[in-house]
Amino acid sequence: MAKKPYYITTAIAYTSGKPHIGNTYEIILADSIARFKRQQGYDVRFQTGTDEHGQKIELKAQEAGITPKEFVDQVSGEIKEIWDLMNTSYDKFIRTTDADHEKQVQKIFKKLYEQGDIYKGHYEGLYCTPCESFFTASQLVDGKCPDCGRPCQPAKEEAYFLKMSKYADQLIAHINSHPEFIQPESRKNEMMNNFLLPGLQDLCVSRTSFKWGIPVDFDDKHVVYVWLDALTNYITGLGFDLDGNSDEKFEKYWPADLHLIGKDILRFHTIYWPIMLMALGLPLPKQVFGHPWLLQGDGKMSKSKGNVIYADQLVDMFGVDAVRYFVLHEMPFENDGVISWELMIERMNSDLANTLGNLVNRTISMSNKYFEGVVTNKNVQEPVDEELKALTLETPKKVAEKMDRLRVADAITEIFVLFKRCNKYIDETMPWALAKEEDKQDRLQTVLYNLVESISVGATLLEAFMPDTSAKILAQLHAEKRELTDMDAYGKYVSGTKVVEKPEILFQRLDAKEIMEKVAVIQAEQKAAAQKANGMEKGIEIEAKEEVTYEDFMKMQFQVGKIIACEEVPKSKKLLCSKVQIGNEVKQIVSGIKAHYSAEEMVGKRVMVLVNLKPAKLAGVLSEGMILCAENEKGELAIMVPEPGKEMPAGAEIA
RNA sequence: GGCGGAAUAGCUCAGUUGGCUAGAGCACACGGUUCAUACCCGUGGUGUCGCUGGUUCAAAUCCAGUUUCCGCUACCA
Repeated sequence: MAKKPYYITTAIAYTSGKPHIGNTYEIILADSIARFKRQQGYDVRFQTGTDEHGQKIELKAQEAGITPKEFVDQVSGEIKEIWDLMNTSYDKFIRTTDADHEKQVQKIFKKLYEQGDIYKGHYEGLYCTPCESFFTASQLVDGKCPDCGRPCQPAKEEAYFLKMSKYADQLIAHINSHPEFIQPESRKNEMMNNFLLPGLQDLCVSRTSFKWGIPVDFDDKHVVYVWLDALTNYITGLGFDLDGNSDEKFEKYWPADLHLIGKDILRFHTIYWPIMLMALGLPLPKQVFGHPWLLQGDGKMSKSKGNVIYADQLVDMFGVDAVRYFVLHEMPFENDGVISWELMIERMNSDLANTLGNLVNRTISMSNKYFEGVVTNKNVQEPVDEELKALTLETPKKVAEKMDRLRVADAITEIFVLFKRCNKYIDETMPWALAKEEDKQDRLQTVLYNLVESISVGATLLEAFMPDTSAKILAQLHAEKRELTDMDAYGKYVSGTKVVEKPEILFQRLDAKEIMEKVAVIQAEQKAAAQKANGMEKGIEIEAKEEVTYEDFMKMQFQVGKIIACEEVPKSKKLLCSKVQIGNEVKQIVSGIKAHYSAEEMVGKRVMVLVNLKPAKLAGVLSEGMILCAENEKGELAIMVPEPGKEMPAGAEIA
């Protein structure tokens, strides 16, 4: 019987920079689904890739002094390396700069134009270059881009638009009759209420303001704008051809079973993409899942904070499968998940090292200790075994059920429930006690057999999520490769098999303190690099004071003062006493600056003064204000003066 | 402003259509055990289930109001 096809895709990653762990989550999630479907016997095609056009990339390349193509070659390569590092089993890595993709996009654009679904109009508004977005005047915040806060330029651009209204009703009907189409379901309402029901605006599908894109072949001022270019990767990657010469892969795998994407681009995948497909007369994907985000525990990830976590750093610290476990396990279905170093260390130690690693280790050790590693089913069963057996048989079904509903985190949890049950079983049966009794040897063999059988099942189920670990466990047990369908009965582990002599440690326990010290180093490096990139110098940090209100601030009066006389305060080590002209008055101010300034050099300086500070006596001398100074790490002082060249009169207010 | 969601143990979260003394994992404490990676197993919670009312024999669950947070979205200074 021919295997059923299953086509799963991730969004293609934008090649503007190295992806962090939040962006790497998606490919790992997709991989676990793809692997599980393969295990279930589907003929899986798993596609990912990179989205490589756009003005932002054009600019970045320019900054780097290389061509856009050189730039995207590099970044796309980096992304692919990370995907490979994470051991993801994609079948196709598409790039939107691939020649066959570009050719099809041009054909599609032309066809939609010819059939009237694309028309020429123009776009008017304020344009933010880095965001590549138009805004209306009212959308701007303080006259600046609402997304990035940078200035926008007025711009008018001729552009092609894709008509949305024509297919809107058809799409609404489809969404209503296919409740599984948009996942999670709460997102369906957002799409309906915000876009479909109020009426769709036509989508801009071309740009003239930059060149780095696929040219519109019948109008070379224009390049195809992002969505028509990016979304079509799902069919061009299968060898789709508009003229009917599509590859057999397209016939076999389209429509896709699942587009796995971030929740931020759900609108494009559930509205614009289906409408494009309708316009092309192609069937719609069966399901689109907008997954939540993986966030950093201590606030949003940002390079300047130094808290961006990259997959390769995590792999260095924990290993590939541990990282896969973290991201899959911490990600709930609907809400954003949180990841932090502390949390990962906790999971590593308690779930991976203690529960799983130690279980495999102790089981293999006992087999060797008591029976030279030979695991035999003597079939001396006791009632206590029933619960373990039942759970072992149930777990594959539970995992499959969770996976069907894309509850990947829950699926993994089910497997770990089984491992925990195995640990409990050891305590219940106490193999070390059985070992001491001559007549219990067969029972002991049976207990160990049951353990190995249950662990084999758990390890097999783990394959989709932690492929290396799964393989390692099965190898140590010398278990035969088994299919998911071979789990319908208990006891398929081949009796009489000899397990490995020395168990290998699967996950090493980590010392939280040690790891956090390493993390601090990484974060400091990252922060320094970000500052350098932003043209910042190495700054010093001081403890933040409580926030003050504008009124608090306005209570203080700052003015420019001119020092007309200055002398040392007798018997004091640090103090200078200055006569300062402020307006038409003279105040006497004592300052602790003798170590840095002499009385003579103070005379004639214009300084900034806090004028209404309550007078106080310092070393017996009255001081009626404060001269403002800056202080560095070494405690060296510099008097704050108005900008040289702009002579401010004594008394000028500072605010 | 509109639509939607969330608020439950120190932390992360489960709690199906109202019905058990409100649960799990982690952390913490104590006990047991020794095959094992100082591991595993067991026991331990006076949590106003955001707040206030209401419906009901019965409300974490339903209704109304309210506060805070979040998502999507629109717009006005």
